[in-house]
Formats: sequence, structure tokens, C-alpha cells
Amino acid sequence: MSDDFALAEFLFPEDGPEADYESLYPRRAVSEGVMVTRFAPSPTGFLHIGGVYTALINERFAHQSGGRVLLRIEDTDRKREIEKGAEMILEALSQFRVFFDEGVTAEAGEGGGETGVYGPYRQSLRGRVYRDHVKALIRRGKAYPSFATTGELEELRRRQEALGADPGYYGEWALDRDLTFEEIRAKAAAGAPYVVRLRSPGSPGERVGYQDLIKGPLEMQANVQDVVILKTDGLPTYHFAHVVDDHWMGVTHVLRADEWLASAPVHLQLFEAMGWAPPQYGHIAPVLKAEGSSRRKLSKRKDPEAAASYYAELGFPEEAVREYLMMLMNSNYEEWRMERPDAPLEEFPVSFDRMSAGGALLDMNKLADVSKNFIAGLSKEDLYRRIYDWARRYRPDFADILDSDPGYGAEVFHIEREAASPRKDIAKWADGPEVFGYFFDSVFEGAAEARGPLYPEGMKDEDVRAILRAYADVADVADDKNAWMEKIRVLCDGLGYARDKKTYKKAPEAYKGQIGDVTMVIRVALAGRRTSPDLYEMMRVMGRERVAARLGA
RNA sequence: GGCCCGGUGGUCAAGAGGUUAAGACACGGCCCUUUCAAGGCUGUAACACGGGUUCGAGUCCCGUCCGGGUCACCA
Repeated sequence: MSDDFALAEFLFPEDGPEADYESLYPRRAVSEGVMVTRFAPSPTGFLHIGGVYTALINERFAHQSGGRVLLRIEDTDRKREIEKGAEMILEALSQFRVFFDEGVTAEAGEGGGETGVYGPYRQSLRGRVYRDHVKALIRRGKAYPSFATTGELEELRRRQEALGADPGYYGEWALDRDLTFEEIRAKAAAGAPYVVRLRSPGSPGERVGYQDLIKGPLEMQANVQDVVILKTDGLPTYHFAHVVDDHWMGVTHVLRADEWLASAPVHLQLFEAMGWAPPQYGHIAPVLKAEGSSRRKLSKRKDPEAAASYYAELGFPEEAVREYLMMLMNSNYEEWRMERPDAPLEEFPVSFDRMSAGGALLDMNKLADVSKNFIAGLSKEDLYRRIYDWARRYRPDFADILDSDPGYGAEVFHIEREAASPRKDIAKWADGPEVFGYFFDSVFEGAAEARGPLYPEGMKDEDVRAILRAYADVADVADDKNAWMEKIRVLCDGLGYARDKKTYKKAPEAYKGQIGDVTMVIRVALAGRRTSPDLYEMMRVMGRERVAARLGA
């Protein structure tokens, strides 16, 4: 025992006496049912849409219960870290309106800003905290230094494989468990690098169980591995940092991705070794992608839609993305929303019981539908401002086009908005240039070819020309809607088309076609596509000259 | 391979032993409309398989199959 004590001092002499963590990080005064949660990304700069989902879940449960949600940066892997990675993640999160009460903030400054009294909230800045706790574990004989090299570990694995034994550093395979103080001192003095491992109290065959908030009661094999808790570089592994940080930061509910489920026994064991009560765990099913007949987790490398930034770039409104994520989160959200179309989503009571244990496919169709409905409810000023802001950032060429005639641009995007049944033709801002670009001459001219196939099937070129010529003669954007329509009907009479659909249906053989064919020709000539808003409105906005030019073309 | 999680239409899912097995998205049809959308109506389509338990199983039990996660000094 005294050896352990001396070993601890020998390994960590420079730190001196441990801090009084009980007073440094006072216990939070939270009442029953209040949840303190956290989102803890690595600063790789890349935010996965699943990360937004996880963050939103943590935010919702914390705030719904009157608790707090904090943001901690898990930057203990110096190899993967990128510059400004934390800031990039924070920015992405704020794009989706997920905000934190505590932790690392977006404010710049040396190493970034933070708020809250349980910090630092960047793990790379908490070295002393982890070392103190590793030291305490060593002193109590619950952890030990291990000098095994990568090569030796590989060799160990090969022997285990040959014998059919479970791989890993555990039990009788954990040779460094039995190193004497003298041996350790000698190796360390010789400059041999070492890690610190947990002396796992688990025995083969032992089971652990706990109640997962999302998956329900779970039972699995207890951990037997002497997991690394402190790496050669002096920084902790995820496992140890999680235990130390969530304990002292007063986190009550750890809601994290599914992939951590398998290491829950390690975490439970670490909490026990520390003598602390573990938090409640909830393991969140991943967002999946279909691939052939199977499905897999959205991959950062292979799937562009895995990145949170993808949605911002395409211009899905953040409200729509959050709305969709809420539907994924709780299966009754959609029903709730239908009953209360205007209620803020914060009023929806989220519950663990309603969270699916299995992963769901990300359904772009559904997202688009949610988004179309959201956009349809926007005021026309809002819609124009948002599409403009998006373009300025992601499609400056289109923003320039809008700027060249701001009044016209606004009018284009105001067509049929705020009506009884508003258009639902835009699911994301990137659809704007796509669906309305032709209103602008530079875009229209750029796409002049290949219009022929758009005309009604079977219609001859000469018929097309005849319709356009006849219409050009009478078109007047100043007409009121009734006058305009009557002109079209008269034009139909003159050219041999039925003046309305019913007439045509009664005797199709008597006509070349019906009024719809005629308006389609005009539409294609004016818009260069088969779908467009109301023809009359479109011409009114385009104005006399533009209409004349396009009919003549 | 070991351990763990999951499996109701193409997708998200409701369903807590007895239902004609909801609803939404997508897809098709019809209606409305000058037209494009939207909207209204409507249609196609599911309990992975095999054994039990039970008067009765999508619901409970066992097995099989399939899918996923995890087995690092990465998180």
C-alpha cells in the first residue's frame, strides 16, 4: 500500500498536493427531475448531422426539465484536432439554433472563450484535473503504469489469437500489473514512455446491468480490460475524461450516440473505481442512410448529406431541419405539430419513451416536405430576405443578379405568396435560382437551347410559331385577368383549339388541342420550362418588354 | 468471431393479447384550375421466418435469419 502511495508521488511529483475539487466544483443544487446534460464533440471542424441531432436532444431535455446543457470540447487527441475546429462546430450548431448555457463559447480569444464555473471546458486544458485523479487511483492500487510498446501489444494480440483467447490487455495477460516499484522506477528513469491503465476489478463471466433511458434495461459482460486511462502524452482517454468531467461538471444525464453503448461497462466500472455515482445514460440510435438493400450510418467521407453544413449550403431553413429532427426524435411530434401548427417546438414535451431504439433513415423527401410547408408559411418579405441572404453567402452570382434590379427580384419571389394556398415549390433556397431563375434575362438566355421537347407532345413547330405569333399580337400586360383570359379563348377559337377543357373532352377530334396546350406553349416560351407560377401573374411581373422579347424569340 | 442493439408498407412510424393493422412522406388515379404548383377525394402497399404459450399472437417465450454497433495510447 505504501508502495502505491510512493509510486503515485514518483509518477506525478510536479503536481504537488491535489486540488480540493469538492470546493472547486461545488455540487449543483438541482432538484429531482432536473437534467443537466452536455454535448461533447471533438474539434475536428466537421459537424455531423447526427451531431446536431444529439445536441438538440441534449438541449431539449435539459431545458424542458429546467436544467442546463453544456458544451465541452473533447480535444484529447492532438492528431485529429484542426485549427478553429471548436469554433467551426459552434458556428454550425448556432446555425441550427442549438445554444448552450455553459461551456465553450464562440467568442474568440486566447484558446476561445467559455462561460460557467465548472471549467475549463476544453479537455486539453484540464490536464491537472485528470492527473490528480489518476494519481488518486494509483495511490489506491486501482491503476498502474504500463510500459508495453505498440509492438509488444501487437505480439500479445497475435498470441491471443493463436490460442483463441479474447484479445486485449487484461487478467493474466496484463504483465505490467505485477511490476514492482523498483522495476517501474528503473524503466521510468531510463526514459521509457508509459500509459496508465485501470486495474480492472472485473472477472470473466461477470455481468453488469443498468437501465438505459432509451434502450431500456440492459445487461452485458462486465469489463475485464485494463483500459488505458492516461496516454503517453499525459492526456486522458475518452473513457476517463468522460467520467471525471461529467462527475465534476455535475452532469446528470449523458445522452450520447449509440456507438458508445459497448463501452458503457467500462464507464460504469470507472465510476465505481472513483467511488462516484454514475449519471443516467441514454444511447441515441444513429441516423442512417440506405445503401442498396441495407443501411448504414451516414458516413462523413462518402455521404455529403452527413455534414451539417450540407443543409446550410443547400439552404434548408434551420427551422425545417430542426422540425425534421424533432420528428426523428419523438414519434408523436408530427401529430402534435398538426394540432398546433404555430406553436414553438420548445412547447413539445419530449420523452425518452418515444425515442426509437433503432436507427432511422434520413428521408430527404420528408425533409423537403417539411421544409416546403415551412417556407410556404413565410411572409413574402421574409422569404425574399432569406433567399437573398442565402444567395449572398452561397450563390453570390445569383445575389448579384438580384441586386441588379432589387425591386424586380423581390416581386418575382412574391408571386403567389401569402395566398390562401401558397406555392409549395421551394424546399430549400437553392431551389430559388432553379425554379425562378428564368425570370432574369441573363439566366433565361443562358438556358435557351433544348426548349423544343418541352412543348406539348405531338405539336408541330409551325403550330408553336402560330400560337406565339398570334399571342404576341394581342398580349398586353395591362389587361385585367378576365380580359386576358378572354383573349386567350378567342385565340384558341381562331387557331382551332378548344376554348376550355370540357368542350374539348366532348369532341376531341374536332380540335387540334385544348386551351391548356396553348397556355403551355406560351409558358414554355416565357419561362423555358413546363412548370411556373400562374401565367397571368408571371407576365405582369415580367413586364411588357420582357414578354414581347421572349414571345418573339 | 465474441458481446450488445434492432427488425410493422419504398421511408418515418401508431400499436402495451381480440383493430377492417392508424397517420405522415413518396408513388398512382380522379376532381378543381387558363396553366404550373397547391388543395380536396381516392388507390397500391407491411407485421422477416419457424416453433411454442393462449380460445385468440404484430403484441409473450424460444430458435433461426437479416441489418447495425463495438471490440485502439480515436473520440
